[in-house]
Amino acid sequence: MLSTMSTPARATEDRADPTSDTAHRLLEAAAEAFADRGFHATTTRDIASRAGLSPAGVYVHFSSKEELLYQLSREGHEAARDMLVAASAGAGSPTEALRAIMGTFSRWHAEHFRVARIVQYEFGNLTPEHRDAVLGLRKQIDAVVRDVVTAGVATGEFSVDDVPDTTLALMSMAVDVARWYDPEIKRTPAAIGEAYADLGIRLVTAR
Amino acid sequence: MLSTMSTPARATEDRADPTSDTAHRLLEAAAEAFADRGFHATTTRDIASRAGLSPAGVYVHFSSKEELLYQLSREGHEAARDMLVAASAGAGSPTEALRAIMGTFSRWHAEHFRVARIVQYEFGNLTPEHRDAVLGLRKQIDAVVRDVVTAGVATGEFSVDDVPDTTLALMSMAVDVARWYDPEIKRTPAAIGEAYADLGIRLVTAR
DNA sequence: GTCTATATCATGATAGAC
DNA sequence: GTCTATCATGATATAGAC
Repeated sequence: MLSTMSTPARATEDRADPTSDTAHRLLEAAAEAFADRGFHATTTRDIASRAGLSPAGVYVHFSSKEELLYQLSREGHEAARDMLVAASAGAGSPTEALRAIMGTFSRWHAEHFRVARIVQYEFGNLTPEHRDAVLGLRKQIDAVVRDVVTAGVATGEFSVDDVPDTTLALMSMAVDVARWYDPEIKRTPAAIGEAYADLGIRLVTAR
Repeated sequence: MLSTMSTPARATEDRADPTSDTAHRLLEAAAEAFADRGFHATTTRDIASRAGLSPAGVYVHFSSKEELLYQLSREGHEAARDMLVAASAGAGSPTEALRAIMGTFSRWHAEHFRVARIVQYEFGNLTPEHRDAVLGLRKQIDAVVRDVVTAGVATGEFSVDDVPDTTLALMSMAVDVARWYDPEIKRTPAAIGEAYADLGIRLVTAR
């Protein structure tokens, strides 16, 4: 988010870089590598070469391999949370909100399946401090969904046996998209989102 | 399954070992380590010491660390498949079958969450040959569930938008149990199984 | 079948020139 | 800020005694 602005603005370059340049390339390289092979199977040499740097070049921008993981995990969690908050806030009813949440969340897990895998499966490779920070974001994400389910039960739109358990099952469906999604398949992220919005409604509706 | 019988039967020992002895201890040690820390983060030294062996002792029983992973992954997939086949075969209707399948499958992912994590998340660390072998088992597992959903649609008990997509979502809920389950939590595997049997029925039932 | 000892190599990270 | 060179460590796997 905050650009370091260590280089002067380039009038001749019309493509703006979202974060300061090579650091951003390194994050993208690390995201690909971590998602494809896992944190521990990824070497700093691999990350460096994918970003076009020497092995030592990484450490100018990040103090460790775990620091790269943390940045990706934190940004990924924040993006997911912000999307869910927006989806929930823009809805006129719990039913609409749940459809928006499930559609958005599952679509995100398909479109950004690399970051999503890091978010979901590499949590345990963070340092204890970083784990704590991310845990706070996870609680926020859970709360957004749980509040919608609670609201729907209150209005009578939903009927569930247990709110926290149902919330977890809803998130499980969306989260698991990142495990099986493959960009080669025919289903588009948008279609997945629509299907999971329907499935989410079914889960909170007794026949 | 097949005991090597390299040691004579011990009349004084009343506890029978399912597989030949230390090999079994090594598999259990590897299962714990792989599930807790992941395949690549686990060292052969770690596995050996958990099994009470020296680092070299592993290689008498398994030719490589990946061989341990393959044994665990294959046995885990086979166990899951056999359970689903039995659950499906013992049911009198698609509704009963789906309840049995979802209850069994999600309960298994809780009770055996260590093996389940290896099954679900370490697939990519198998050699290409072993991946192919396991892929065959995965297709069998998918077919069991898909057939039940198809049968339920045929009898009119179920109403789904798309059979393969719904099958996948059903499995996602159960599979994801292995990700969040923690033996410390209050919910028992049996309670999880019951809850997910209900949720599975909701997914195939339109209001 | 298990051990001690070790070969061989890759890893994360650093030093210091440019 | 990037490089080349390298350190220190720890990895998988093997050799050979017992």
